[in-house]
Amino acid sequence: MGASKTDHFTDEQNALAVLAKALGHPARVAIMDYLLKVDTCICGDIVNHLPLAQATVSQHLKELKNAGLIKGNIEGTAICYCIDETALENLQRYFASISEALKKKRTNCC
Amino acid sequence: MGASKTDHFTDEQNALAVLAKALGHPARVAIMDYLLKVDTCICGDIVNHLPLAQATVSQHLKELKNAGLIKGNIEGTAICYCIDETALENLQRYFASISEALKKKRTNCC
DNA sequence: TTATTATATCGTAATATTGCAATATTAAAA
DNA sequence: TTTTAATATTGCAATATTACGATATAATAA
Repeated sequence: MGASKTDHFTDEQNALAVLAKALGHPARVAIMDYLLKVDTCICGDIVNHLPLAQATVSQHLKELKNAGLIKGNIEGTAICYCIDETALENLQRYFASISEALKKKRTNCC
Repeated sequence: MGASKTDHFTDEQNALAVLAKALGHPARVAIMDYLLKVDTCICGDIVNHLPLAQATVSQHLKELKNAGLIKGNIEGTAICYCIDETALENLQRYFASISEALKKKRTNCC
């Protein structure tokens, strides 16, 4: 087959996988970095900023949006994309809690 | 084509994408969760714990290892896998710094 | 209305991922 | 040495991702 059986995992596991997968491509990480750096969350500039065709960037933006990492607002002809803070807070909390758990552990068998 | 042009992005962006991609599958998130929960980082238990064939789990473990998220030690016939704390600290730092940056921003145009 | 501009979608080719059965490997146990 | 147990690798089918040119859409400008 080759399809992943998402129904065998917990909602939390699936949710994290969705976010991580969306960040699992350097172009999408670059888009996030760019949105974070730019003051006005300008839009089509992203295309000029990346070494990819407009169609490809649009596709990456769509995936980030589907994953909930960014949101977009229509502004005339342009569209204003920016980071969805909720998703990033979730990621931050997840890794913070893992780091906490690791510090408490110290089983250190490897 | 379809190949990603990793050379067009920064080392940091590529490094994060590698880690995120490895976590971009619920089975691999479940493996991480399991390794975190279990005291002794026992090994083939992972196979019993997941709804996937042994070969598939082995493949997922390989990917987590290649990404640097886990390490493995040979222990007789078995292999002891456990979380690589360095990678998780990097992830934690990355998302913590993004959250910080977002708090300072408050441009809130979307 | 007719450009023009910004973005999205479609179609398609190349490649990567996922999953598993079968088989190989490797180390301890008999 | 032979068996057994644990894990890895191979081969392969199904599916997903990535990328881009071409085209569609939608809103402003002329």
